Amino acid sequence: MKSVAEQLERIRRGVEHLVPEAELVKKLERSVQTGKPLRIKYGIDPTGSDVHLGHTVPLRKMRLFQELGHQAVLIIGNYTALVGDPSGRIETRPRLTPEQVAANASDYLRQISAIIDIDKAEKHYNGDWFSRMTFLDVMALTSKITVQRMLERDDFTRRLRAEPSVPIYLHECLYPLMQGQDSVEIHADVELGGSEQLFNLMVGRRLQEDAGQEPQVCLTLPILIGLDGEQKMGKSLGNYIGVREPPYDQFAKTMSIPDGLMHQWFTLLTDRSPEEIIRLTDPKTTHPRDAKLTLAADIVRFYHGEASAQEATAEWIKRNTKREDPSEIPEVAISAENLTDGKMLVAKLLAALKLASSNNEARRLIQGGGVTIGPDREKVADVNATVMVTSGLIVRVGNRKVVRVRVA
RNA sequence: GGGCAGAUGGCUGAGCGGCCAAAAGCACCAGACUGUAAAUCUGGCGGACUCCGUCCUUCGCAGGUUCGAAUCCUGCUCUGCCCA
Repeated sequence: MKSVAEQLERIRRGVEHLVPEAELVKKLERSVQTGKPLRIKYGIDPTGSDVHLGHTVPLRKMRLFQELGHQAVLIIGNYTALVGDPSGRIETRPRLTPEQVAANASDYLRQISAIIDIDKAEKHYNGDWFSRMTFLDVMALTSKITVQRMLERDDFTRRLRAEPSVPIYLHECLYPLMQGQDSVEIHADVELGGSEQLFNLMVGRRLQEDAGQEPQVCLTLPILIGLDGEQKMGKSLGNYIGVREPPYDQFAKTMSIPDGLMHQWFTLLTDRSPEEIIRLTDPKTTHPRDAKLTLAADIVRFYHGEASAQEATAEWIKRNTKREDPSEIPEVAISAENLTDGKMLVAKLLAALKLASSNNEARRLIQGGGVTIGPDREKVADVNATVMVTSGLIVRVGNRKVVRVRVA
């Protein structure tokens, strides 16, 4: 096991809050002395979504702890999922059946196995203990925290102050307690989470102390900003990169992030040293495009390997710098019934190829000058233009969407 | 339990009973520029068609009043605020 100082340095990298750091030092010292690994807790939510890079930030920290010889403990929040969390509230989340939760959880674990060593991690379903609690137990739990403290939370305060205020459901106040109870149940030494989790993590400390345990250290990581460069990466915002996405998609999406975001992404998503990151993100020493190529390749390499990273880089340069068509153009079938004398209205062709969502949309794209056809990229200028449609015809909308027609 | 206010297109948010497919901003799409970054500028942004026009479906849900309703009335659902 590595020295305390060395561990601490690596643990600190990129973290937002580490409270209290002194306690972590103490725990690490004891761990080094006794050879007993620390128990590192991380909670996951089996609602069944794609794992994206935002999720990987705390997971990468977990990976580090594993490398340092500590014990990963994953809490699968199946009980929460069964109850159904309305916090999004726009669409009432469907209640999940136990089977769905189990399926989601295993799917989730499969996805994050790209980041941490799943086999060496302990896995616990929090329904194991919550399903056994009586109402009296719940009362006892809720009596450990005051309404005032609960309302201290940023997001609750914001929801109260908003005009008109956004509802806060009572059971939402229970989640921090549930999460805290998880820490008690598994005797966590450290809990990881995004920075918005700090409050919940702190509740865990309180409950552990109350249960006579040594309280956990709370370690939060910054929220990863999404592709738009402004909001947190999230599925609902559509500004994310999924860990299961194909190499080229991951690559191209990374290339589209604002320059200013590179520093954060390098720090939170790669293992590059702080010095190197400074060099890469300083336009005086590195062309921003080259830095971004490096970043994109780093990300693809992590999930798909070196060969894929190189291929994706080459493909991206081919398509964007050289502005050539992709190496592999998706083929879409068109029924011959759509043709009259082998011809078809370009606008209808676009809609049929799903390059436009409707005929009107297709007409607009043509009017906007975004449609080109054939190897010479001939621009379609007339909204009512027709083309001879034969298999192999190439149709483009903008520079990104390219399709090869197959007449069937 | 009582009183008041509100529910509009992906989001925010305007909408005198007719001129509203519904202002504006954001987001998004296409074009110019470029490093397919950002910023900026231009056009677009419910659907269909014989597409500078015609028709169809939209403003929480269900009815109603009107020649005519997103705009008025009734009931319902949901939410906020205040009082208890």
